[in-house]
Amino acid sequence: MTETKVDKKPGFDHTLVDAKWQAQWERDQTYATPTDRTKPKYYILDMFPYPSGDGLHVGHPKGYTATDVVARAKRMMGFNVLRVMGWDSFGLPAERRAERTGEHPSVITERNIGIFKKQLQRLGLSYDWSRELATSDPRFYKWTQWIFRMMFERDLAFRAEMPVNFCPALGTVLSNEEVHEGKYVETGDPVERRLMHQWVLKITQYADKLLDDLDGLDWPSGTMTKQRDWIGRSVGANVKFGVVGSDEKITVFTTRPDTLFGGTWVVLAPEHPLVDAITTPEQRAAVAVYREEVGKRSERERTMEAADAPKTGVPTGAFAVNPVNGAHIPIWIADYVLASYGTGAVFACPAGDERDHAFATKFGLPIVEVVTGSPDVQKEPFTGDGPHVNSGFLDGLRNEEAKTKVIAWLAERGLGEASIRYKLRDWLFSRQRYWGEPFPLIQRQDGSFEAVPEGQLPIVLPQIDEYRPTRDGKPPLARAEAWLKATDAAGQPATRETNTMPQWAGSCWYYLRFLSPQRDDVAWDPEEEKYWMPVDLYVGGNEHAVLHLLYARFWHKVLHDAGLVSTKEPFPRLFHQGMVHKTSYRSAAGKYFHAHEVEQRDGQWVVKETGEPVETKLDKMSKSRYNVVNPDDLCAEYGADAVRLYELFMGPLEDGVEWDTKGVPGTRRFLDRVWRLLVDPETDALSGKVGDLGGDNRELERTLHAAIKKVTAAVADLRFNTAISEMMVFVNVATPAAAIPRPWFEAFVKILAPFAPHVAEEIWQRLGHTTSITAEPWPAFDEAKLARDVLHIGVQVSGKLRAQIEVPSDATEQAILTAAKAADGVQPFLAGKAIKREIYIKGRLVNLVV
RNA sequence: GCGAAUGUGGCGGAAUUGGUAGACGCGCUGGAUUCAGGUUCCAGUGGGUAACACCGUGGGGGUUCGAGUCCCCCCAUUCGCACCA
Repeated sequence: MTETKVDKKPGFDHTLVDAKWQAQWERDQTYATPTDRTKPKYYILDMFPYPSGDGLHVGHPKGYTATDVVARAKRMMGFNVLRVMGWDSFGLPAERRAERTGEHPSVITERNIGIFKKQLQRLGLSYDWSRELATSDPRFYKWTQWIFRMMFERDLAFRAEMPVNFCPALGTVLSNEEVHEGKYVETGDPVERRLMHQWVLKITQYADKLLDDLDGLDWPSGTMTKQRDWIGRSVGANVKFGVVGSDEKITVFTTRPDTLFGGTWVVLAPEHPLVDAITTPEQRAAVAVYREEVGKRSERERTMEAADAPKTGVPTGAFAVNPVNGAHIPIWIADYVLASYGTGAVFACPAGDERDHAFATKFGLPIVEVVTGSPDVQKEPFTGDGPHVNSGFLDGLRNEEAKTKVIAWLAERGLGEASIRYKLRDWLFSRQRYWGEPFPLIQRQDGSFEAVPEGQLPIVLPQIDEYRPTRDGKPPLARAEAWLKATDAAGQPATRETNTMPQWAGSCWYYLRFLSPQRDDVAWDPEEEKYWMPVDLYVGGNEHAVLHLLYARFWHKVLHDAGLVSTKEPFPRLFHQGMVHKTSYRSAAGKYFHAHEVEQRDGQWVVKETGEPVETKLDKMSKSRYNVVNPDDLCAEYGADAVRLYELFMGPLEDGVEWDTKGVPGTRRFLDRVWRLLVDPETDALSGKVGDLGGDNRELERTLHAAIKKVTAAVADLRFNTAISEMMVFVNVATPAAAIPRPWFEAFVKILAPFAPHVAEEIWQRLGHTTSITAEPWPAFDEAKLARDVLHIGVQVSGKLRAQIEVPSDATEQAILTAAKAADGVQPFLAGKAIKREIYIKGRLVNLVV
């Protein structure tokens, strides 16, 4: 913006005020973390960002501003606040840029961090920057390696050859959590299954704790549900089916052992190891054809088709023996049974399972009702609870009793036992990338691995000339020939592990490093951990509902078992801020356009220059979509405080919104109105309106206390939009007032300060104070001051509003009813009718029923 | 297909949880200040009407003196999950 400043200033000069106070806070170390231990603590944490080359857009500060308001208010409320920021700075984008430009990823990362940090500081966020950290800093990842080493020593990390998700475009494997519908969730690149040697963390060992400990958390319920579903605990039984004419046994896993009497066939996954052994000669050809068909279709295709796909399968020709009734039932193979879950084999009870029912219908297999409750199990399966029938010793029992009884019955005979299964798989923890933490491991000559001694940490990333995998498919670190050479504990030559850790590693524990970021002798100080942990409020996007939040909980529980942290859970309270969207404009060819390049003609959006139609979509903000709004520009034009206020004023914090820059002048106007209550814009001197007079303005006092109450509650509940409204109401009442008592105005400035710290400091100073408003105690509200002198009562006749009356707040019910009946708008509707009922809702309305 | 959430003026959103729908802001209209634009201030702003009436919280039913709020049935949008036995 080059336009000249208007001569008459309507309010304060944000350029001067923002710079002045940001400099002063830095000089005074206003936001340094307190070291005394006399006050209660409050650890408030933002999910730290990956410092991308795009820089910050207005979506980022939404959550950061919210936590900043809470942090500032909590300081004023007498808490020691830990408020910190860091960088999740290992990751793919920097590495890919390095591949293109040859620049080292650390250089790229450092530059991006500089940009991000400057942008955050421009907003006046009250971070203790002396605790800044970056996961790609050796001083940090030394301890990531240290924790991994501990996990390795505790047998929680192992190397295995297993089918893994391999992404050819990235040249690396990925975890289950990073793959959705056969694609990498970040980039959409296709992923395939490959058998590879990889490092795995035993997260499944913690499945129960990760599930059970969700119960005490104050988290969004949707996120807890996602974690529960991801862990996917199923309680059931393993049941052994004999094979007719063979010694082989087929073990199936089922959650419904009570329906065993309705089991009319058995299905093996096509990959099941017993298939070859049991298939009869007549069926061999058909089975071979089917298995080949299935093998051709990728995992992705198989999962994409999902539940409503038509069922396929072929019989093996062999028969199984149903253990509960000795019935001989056919054994099929079908791809709706997954080799990777349970035992890779199921028994089918079509009367009680939709998939089995669909299969039975398609292949004409028998359906036997075992649980009563459905009108016709031949047509519809019944999955609910009910008395059992056709079930021998289970007849008459309901589901749960039947399950217990049949499991006991099977166990007595060695035919089965209770079993619990999880959907959660162990965490594939190695990546074939350069820009990540090297594993603190060396491989001995015999192929086994040992951890490097603690004293040798960190294992620093070597410099290499190219960041791609080697020609023979080894990870990039294999290029560092000198670095590879190591010596094992026995003094023999050994080789360093060349995989690196996934990006999630650093974020699994960064919240602990913030406690003692300067210490190089420990990961964190145990005394600091005892004081500050757990994180009292954790705020970030819900895109991490499973990945980061599950991984971090897992590491935390491992650390807890190792006696290194004092709490079972790291984040007892979690809040997701909603995403900020912006319309994007894309042509049929896939090219994006800036908003100023398009216009609407006859209801159709087109490119101004060419008239080419474009598709509009409410989209994530990103540079590649040309829909980014930069907070720096807004701060320059309206000041940081107006931007902060608007971020929170847009709507509820948890909701997604479309960014609309037109709203920012509104919050700026509000701040100017606050400013003018104190300062005469003509002279820049105090206007004298704030002073000793005006104490008889009950309405002004009431709105002040209403605002204090609302803002105080907002800090607890993270509901800022209505709190800002309430402050606006105060200013709307104060503006026409002839005088404002100084204590009232000061209380107001204090509750405004967390939202608009720069202008609040400036006002505070002009009020004659010499210390920062950030150290002022939080004002209290008086419930008695919230009462109105005059009540406005709505008067309804038979439920329809007809009039409004004003009565003194101490009026009796009798007096109010009399006034209501006499009210102008009411009379015509009462004329000639008898009042059947009179309802009075205290202080709100009267309803006269005729 | 299953599950969850959401649906209120031209727009973002309020509504003390069954009690005066539309707080606050944006936008818009009119007026004052101003040479003018901008700024600021005042008034207005759900639809409708000259004014009433009347109609209004996605649609349709219901409970109630009274429903945005509770119940039932639809519709739409968004987000998850997707053969997990």
